[in-house]
Amino acid sequence: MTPRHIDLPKLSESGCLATREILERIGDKWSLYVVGSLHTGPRRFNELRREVNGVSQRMLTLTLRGLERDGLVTRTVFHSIPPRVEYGLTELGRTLLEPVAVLIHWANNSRSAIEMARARYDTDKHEVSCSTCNTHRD
Amino acid sequence: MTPRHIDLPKLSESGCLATREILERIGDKWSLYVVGSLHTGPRRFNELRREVNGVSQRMLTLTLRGLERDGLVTRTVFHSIPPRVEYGLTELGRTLLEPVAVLIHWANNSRSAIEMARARYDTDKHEVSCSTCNTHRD
DNA sequence: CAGGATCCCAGTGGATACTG
DNA sequence: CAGTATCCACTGGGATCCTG
Repeated sequence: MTPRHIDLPKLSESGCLATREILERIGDKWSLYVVGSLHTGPRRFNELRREVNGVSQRMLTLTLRGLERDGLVTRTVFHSIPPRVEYGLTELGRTLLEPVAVLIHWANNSRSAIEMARARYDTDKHEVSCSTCNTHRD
Repeated sequence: MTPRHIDLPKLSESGCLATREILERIGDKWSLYVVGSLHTGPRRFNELRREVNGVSQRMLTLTLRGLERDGLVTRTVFHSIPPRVEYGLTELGRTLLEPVAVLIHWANNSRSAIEMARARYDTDKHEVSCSTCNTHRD
């Protein structure tokens, strides 16, 4: 487990910028929930609003617009009365599910470790540093 | 390519919450750059500051503290004069590189598609909707 | 039903100045 | 060198009200 050198293509240059754009796309407060909901099929606006617990109408709209603009989500309008709008994942949007799934696995596997680390950090005043100085602790 | 059903463990429940926490961890403005820099080995504070282009001292500090608190980064203090502090990835931090790498690949592969989608969205007033109404366009 | 328009607040992050 | 402290601007996001 944990090979020493992962293939990180140019994380420190342009690739990183691209990645941060992605993270800002799916890293905002709601995109992931929306994509998660859409994963199992298209939804109407208020369906999403109910499924994505806690989202405001404003943020749902903004989130969907953003995802639509980036070609991850389709928006289909039916000019019926009452109006009906359906949102669904595009091909591109579906490909996003793969990296997200990997991330979710990592999150689930690491959650306890992270929580423990946090607890330790908050308890131990992490003021230890090296005892003899000039020597690595570890 | 693009299998229809990805393994998305409970994206809509707790797994999603955990994932959002992760996204907030690495999805902030600098964490990914820092982890990316640290990927090739430990760094001193000002080394990081130089490598992570554009980061302010304040944000670098906050980012490193956060990563340290979550057990992703180690901080080793040498009480020499001048003071010397080295940051490096922990085991846990290294495991994060895997999902991040997947995400970076997706980002790089999808970037042009996303940019095209954006351009189209901004040009076409995306005011098309269905032409005959009540029928899916697709 | 689907959302646009407003108002407002809290948190994020930048700039600058100071310290051990 | 490696920070801490302060002040401030910007924006993400919630609440509320209004419209086609």
